[in-house]
Amino acid sequence: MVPERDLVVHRADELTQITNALAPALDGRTPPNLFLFGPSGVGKTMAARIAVRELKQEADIGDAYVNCWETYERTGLQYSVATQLLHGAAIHRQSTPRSEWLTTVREKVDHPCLVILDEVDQLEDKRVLYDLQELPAVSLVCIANQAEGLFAGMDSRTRSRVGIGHRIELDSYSVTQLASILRKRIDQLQLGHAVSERQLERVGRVADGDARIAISMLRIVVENARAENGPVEITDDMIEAALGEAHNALRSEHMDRLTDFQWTLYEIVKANEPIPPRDLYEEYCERAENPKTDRTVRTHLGKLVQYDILAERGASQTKRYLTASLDSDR
DNA sequence: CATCCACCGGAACTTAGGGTTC
DNA sequence: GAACCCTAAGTTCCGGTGGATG
Repeated sequence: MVPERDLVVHRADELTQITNALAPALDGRTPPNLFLFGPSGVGKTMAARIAVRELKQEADIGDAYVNCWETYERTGLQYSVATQLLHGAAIHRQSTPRSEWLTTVREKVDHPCLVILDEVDQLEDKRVLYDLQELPAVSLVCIANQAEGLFAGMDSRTRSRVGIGHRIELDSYSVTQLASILRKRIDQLQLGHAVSERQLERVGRVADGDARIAISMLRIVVENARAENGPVEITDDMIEAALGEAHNALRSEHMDRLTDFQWTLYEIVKANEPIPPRDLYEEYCERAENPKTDRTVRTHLGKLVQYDILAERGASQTKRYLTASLDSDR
C-alpha cells in the first residue's frame, strides 16, 4: 500500500519535482521520460506512485506499474503494461505476438500514459524500453539504484532514445529523518508511549538510511512486543534482536525467488568462499547430473551478484566469489 | 614491457515447450 | 491434429580485458 501524502515526510521537494516533470500530461501531452535514482529504501517508488495518482485525479491519464524484479522478461513486461493501459480489454492471450499488443495500445489509447517501471535495472533485456517508447502516448518513469548500472545495460539505440528526460536523485534518509518517519507510524498505531525517541533513532541508525529496513525492524519489534502479555513495552534488547531478523526477512525475499540451479551455485559458494570461478564450476559439475555449460553458469552467477546474493572480488586471475552479507556492506 | 592465461560477455544459433489456426 | 508461430533458456563461438609473470 502506498501511504497517503501526509505520511510522506522529507520527500515534499522531490514529490513536487516529479509532479512538475510529469505535468505536461495534464494538458494531454506526453511528458519526457523521468528517471528516479537513489539507494534502496529512500522512497523512490512511493514518491512516483503518489505523484502519478495525484496527476490522475486532475486529468484523463492512463497509468501502469510494473516491478521489473518480478516481471523481468520482455514479453511479460509488455503484457503487463498493455493489459494495465487497456484495462484488460482487447488482449487475447499472453502468446499474442507482441507487435499486436503494441498496435492495439497505439490504436486505442489516446490520452497520455505514465508507466512506472520499478527496479528497472533488473530488466534482462533493456530493449523492451525501446518497444514501449515507440508508443507515442507513453512516458516512462524509470526507478533504479544507479544511473550507471541502468544505462550501461542498454544498447546504444535504446540509450539514445529512452535515456532522454529528467533525472531526479533521492538521497538516503538521515537518522533523524528516519526517526520521524517511524514516529508517524508509531503514532498511527497509537503506541506513542511505548517507544522512546532514542530507541527510534537507534533503529534509524542501524537501518543506515534505508526506510524499508527501518520500518521492517519497527514492525518486528512491535509484533514481538505485542506477543508478550500486558501493556506493550519496548526494550532496547528487543530492538537489537529485531535488527538481524529484519535483514534476514529482506534477504529471504530475494532468496525465495532462486531456482534450484541458482541455489546449487549459492550453496557451493557458501561452502567454499572465497572461491575462484574455475573451482566453482568444477564443483558444480561434480554435483550436477547434467551440468550446464560454464557460459550458462556465468550468466546465473551474474544474476546472483546483481540480486546482491553473491559478491565478487578481484578481476581476471584473482577473481573470487563470496556470499554477499548485508552486514559486510555497512 | 611483452606475453600469457583466466575470465568476461555479446551474438548467433538450437532446443523445448506452449499456444494458435485451420 | 498438423503446421505454424513465438519465446525462454541454454549452447557454441569468439574477441576483448586485465592481473600475473618473467
